[in-house]
Amino acid sequence: MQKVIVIVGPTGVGKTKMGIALAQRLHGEIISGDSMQVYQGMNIGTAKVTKEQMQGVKHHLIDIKSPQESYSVAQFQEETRKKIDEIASLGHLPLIVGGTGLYIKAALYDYHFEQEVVDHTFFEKKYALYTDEQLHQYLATFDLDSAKNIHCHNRRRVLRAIEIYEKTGKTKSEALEKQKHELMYDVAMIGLTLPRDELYQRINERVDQMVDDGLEKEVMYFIEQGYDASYQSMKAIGYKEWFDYKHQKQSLEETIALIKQHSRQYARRQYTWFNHQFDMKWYQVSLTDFDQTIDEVYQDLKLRGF
RNA sequence: GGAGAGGUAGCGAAGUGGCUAAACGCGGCUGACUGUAACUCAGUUCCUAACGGUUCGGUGGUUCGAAUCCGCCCCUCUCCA
Repeated sequence: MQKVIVIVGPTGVGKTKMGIALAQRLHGEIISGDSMQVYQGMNIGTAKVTKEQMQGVKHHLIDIKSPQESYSVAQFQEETRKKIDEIASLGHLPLIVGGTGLYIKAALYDYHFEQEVVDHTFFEKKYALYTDEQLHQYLATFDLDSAKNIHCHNRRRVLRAIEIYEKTGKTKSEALEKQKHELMYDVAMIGLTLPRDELYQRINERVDQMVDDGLEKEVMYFIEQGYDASYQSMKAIGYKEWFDYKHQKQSLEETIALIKQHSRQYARRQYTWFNHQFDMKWYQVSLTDFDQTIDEVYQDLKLRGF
């Protein structure tokens, strides 16, 4: 099986830095496992790697989409697998680095997505008059398992399950049953972590840094171009918070505080996902001596034959 | 100095005699997650493992019973001087 290194962790732990350091030592190339860094022009707010930071290490799946476009797990899965093959065929080692758990899991495991055009808005409109409970009951009539697994208030997921059935004729739970939940690669799953309070402090500082670096200007460009909060890209933390500021519903301080808060909450959710969805090894990051953390991870990888 | 308004859980805010350990929102914590995932959703949140204990600015009353009624005191805000 193809070897793949995967580096995950909450925002702000140092995944990017670790990825580059490992890629340099292992002759690797990096595939970004991030749902927002795919968007062109969204640089500061997504903490996208800069050319200088890359230090010559090749990066993939960054800046591949216009912020007008949508993006999905299925696309990520397809592109990532293709990239893994490409990188491997060059004799290089693929490293997936990012924080979007679902995307990374879908690429690594035997998830299967049908060739279909998804249109969420169509189904939202079609069932707009249904209450959450009615929708959920409707789902239960043909896919009881999914109905049991999805909370009735989680309208988005309920609608998607209905969409799957109405488009493919098969239920969501049937599709899931076909999978074996097996890894498709020889994966080294590396998790970077920090004590909660230290991580939160880093996140807060990083947001301040983003603002100093011109985050407001970056976002205002999009808003002035006519982007509104409904774009998938504009739902990113660090972007969505500026719409209320622009419309004078909140102050600059409030806006910045919100970005910090949302980032912290996101980090929390990331932990939940990684802890429960992946079988991974966590590495405590040393803030004073990151090189030591790099060495620790590197040595482990060596022992595992990477 | 005078006239009002108000002080409720981490914060905001309902409640105006028993059904109230106190609605709701936010935040915090925990969790779910297979085509929007930086999304969406759930649980929990005075102390206690529990029995139970202690709360609604403070204090003293009224009452079988008070966050809710009365007296005094402290503090905050608005207006007038």
